Amino acid sequence: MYQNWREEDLEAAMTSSSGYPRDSFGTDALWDTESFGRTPTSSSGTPYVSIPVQYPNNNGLLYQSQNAPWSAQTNDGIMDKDNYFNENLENVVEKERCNEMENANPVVYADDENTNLLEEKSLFPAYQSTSGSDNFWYSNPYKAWNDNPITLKPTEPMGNNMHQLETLIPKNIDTEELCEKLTREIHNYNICCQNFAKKVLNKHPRVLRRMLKDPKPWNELRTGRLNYIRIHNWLNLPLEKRLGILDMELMEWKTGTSETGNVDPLNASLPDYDNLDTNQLTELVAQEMNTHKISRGKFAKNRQPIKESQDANDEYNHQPLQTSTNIGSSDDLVIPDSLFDSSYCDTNDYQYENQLLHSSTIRMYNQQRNSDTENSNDQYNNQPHSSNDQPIDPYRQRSFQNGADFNVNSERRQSSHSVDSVFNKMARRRQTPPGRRSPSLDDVTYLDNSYRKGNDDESSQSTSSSSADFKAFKYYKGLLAAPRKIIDDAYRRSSGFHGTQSTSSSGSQASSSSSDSEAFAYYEGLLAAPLANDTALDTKILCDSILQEMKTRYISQSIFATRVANRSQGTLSELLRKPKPWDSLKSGRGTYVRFFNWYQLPENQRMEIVDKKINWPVPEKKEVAGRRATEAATGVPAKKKPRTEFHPVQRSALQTIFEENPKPSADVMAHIARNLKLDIGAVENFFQNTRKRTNDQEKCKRHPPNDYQEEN
DNA sequence: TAAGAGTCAATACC
DNA sequence: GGTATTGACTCTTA
Repeated sequence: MYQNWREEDLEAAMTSSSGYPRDSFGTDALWDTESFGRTPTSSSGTPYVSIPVQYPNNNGLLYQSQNAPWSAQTNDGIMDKDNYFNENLENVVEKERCNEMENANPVVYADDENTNLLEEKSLFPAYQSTSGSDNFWYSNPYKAWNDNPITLKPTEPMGNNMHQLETLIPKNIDTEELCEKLTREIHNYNICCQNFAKKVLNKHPRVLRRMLKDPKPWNELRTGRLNYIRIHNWLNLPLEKRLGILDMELMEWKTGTSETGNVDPLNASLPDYDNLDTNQLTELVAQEMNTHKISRGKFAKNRQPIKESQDANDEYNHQPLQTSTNIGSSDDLVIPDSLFDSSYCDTNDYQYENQLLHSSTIRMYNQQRNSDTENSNDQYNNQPHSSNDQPIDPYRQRSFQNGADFNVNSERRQSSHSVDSVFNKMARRRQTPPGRRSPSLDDVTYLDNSYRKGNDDESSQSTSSSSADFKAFKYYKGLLAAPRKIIDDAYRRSSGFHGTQSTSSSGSQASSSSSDSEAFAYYEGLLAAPLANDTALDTKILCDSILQEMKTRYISQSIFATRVANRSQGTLSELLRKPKPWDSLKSGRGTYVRFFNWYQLPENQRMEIVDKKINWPVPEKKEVAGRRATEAATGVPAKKKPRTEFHPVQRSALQTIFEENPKPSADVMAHIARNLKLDIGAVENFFQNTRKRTNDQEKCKRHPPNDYQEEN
């Protein structure tokens, strides 16, 4: 519906007595450079300017477009000069005049570089005030665009794990404390320095050793902050993510045997499911395999159920923020393995590394964190930690594809006791009556807080990964090892959800149950959790990662918008594709925090939130106070104004005017509305929206570089 | 009070 | 059917 636009109006608007296509206000003046700077009351005799738009000066250099009438938008696009003259003028004199105009005014647009150039050449600023308060350039807020040249650095390729560690940008880091913390972590958990340097920093181990030995104060760092940021973010990630980045896994999950012999949850009895509906179960398993692209061969040949179960989900659980075609793999890292051959290190490096690492040793978990595993029978739980003991090692190098790393199997077997405790504990949890906390929202909240805020508690720092992390990780891994329906029911019972009806996968629920409501509240709590102070998100990387994840997992914008973002699909589209830098966001940060929180969740939770088959309760819409008030006052539902659809000519005219004056006065807008036969409100909206969107576009380009220059 | 920021939601587009 | 665009609207801020 074109508002008040008739064919005859269009015709009149497009034709003028002077031969130029008429501007959209029914005048010729817009095209007449000689009228620049004159007001409608000018008595100079030159063509009357019906729209009091003023121009900076007569050099016309900045805004070539208004000097070239053939550049006007037509229904078919932009008209070129020859066509213009052929179709409309056939006027040699005018053609000559226009050619002169063009030659005199080379195509130079108002970008930063060229503005400087222009200023030098013309000896006065292109947006210099001429005279009078009605010169909009005098107060043009958009001139700031020209005042602050923007140099955009090319974005770092995003195909590796590093970006997961660069999404959060802390304002300040105590580098000394950070390095101490990392040293403890490396030492206690026997992390391979080379591996860490490669996977977390993408650097030679020498760089890491230098940092750990002699950390530079944050404020003195100019080019090396990124390394500290990566370490900081890595330390604050949940254990699961840390493992994924290092391409390591909890040793317990790989162990095939144990002294107690009950480490296989797939073979463990499930008391609550003595009478399993095998048909339904088979259907569910098939569905799950299909959803997660688990091959039948892999599923059938599962001789190491836990390992396979985990592997099947590795692509989710260990995925980097930015994914390449090889999702979750670290093989796409920039530095080839050959560069990290130990022979590459000099002797001193090697010795120093040996002080930090005991790389060939797999140690047993006997630290205090195990005291909360509720297994008082675990003979290893409370053993003192001496240099000869083997502390628990949640970080164990995952087997490489080339088959290396298999010479430690015997040591793995020794380490299996904590596995027993894990599964014993889990088995007990499955039998825990509702209301028993295992693990509850508190656990996960604590987990969240733990990795968001960092752990200031010294005792916890010694191991970095909090007991909540560890428990949660074990729990989630346990969930991944069992069929979905069983998981869901067990999960809901154990975590305090009172409903008994599974909501997932069956797809048969037409309406949301009370357990859905509780689950929804649970997830809402996770998604809405605020970030710690002094942390910033790299919204660009985050959004790219989310988009990649959505594409990979076939998550539609609609479902993501409703479930995760709590926004409309259109808003989500714009937020993801045109993210504004963190610093320029105000109340809009919350939506990005939700993205981040979702991305940080374990895969099964992440996917459950966006599972179409689950009928989550629809979140309450934001109340529209104004309309509500109107409705209350009048008793009649307030009607939203029908959407105006501008005719191309109207839009073209509005855009042209906007380029000249993004912020016209109310009088000018009324004038424009009259001439374009538009509603004044529509014109106001146009300028408001266009200003905002132009501004947003500029902000979008100004993402601060997150790729601090590398040290080496 | 005007402008900015954030958003909804209709609709164009693919 | 999913995504992008954009006019209209509300709330916040200066």
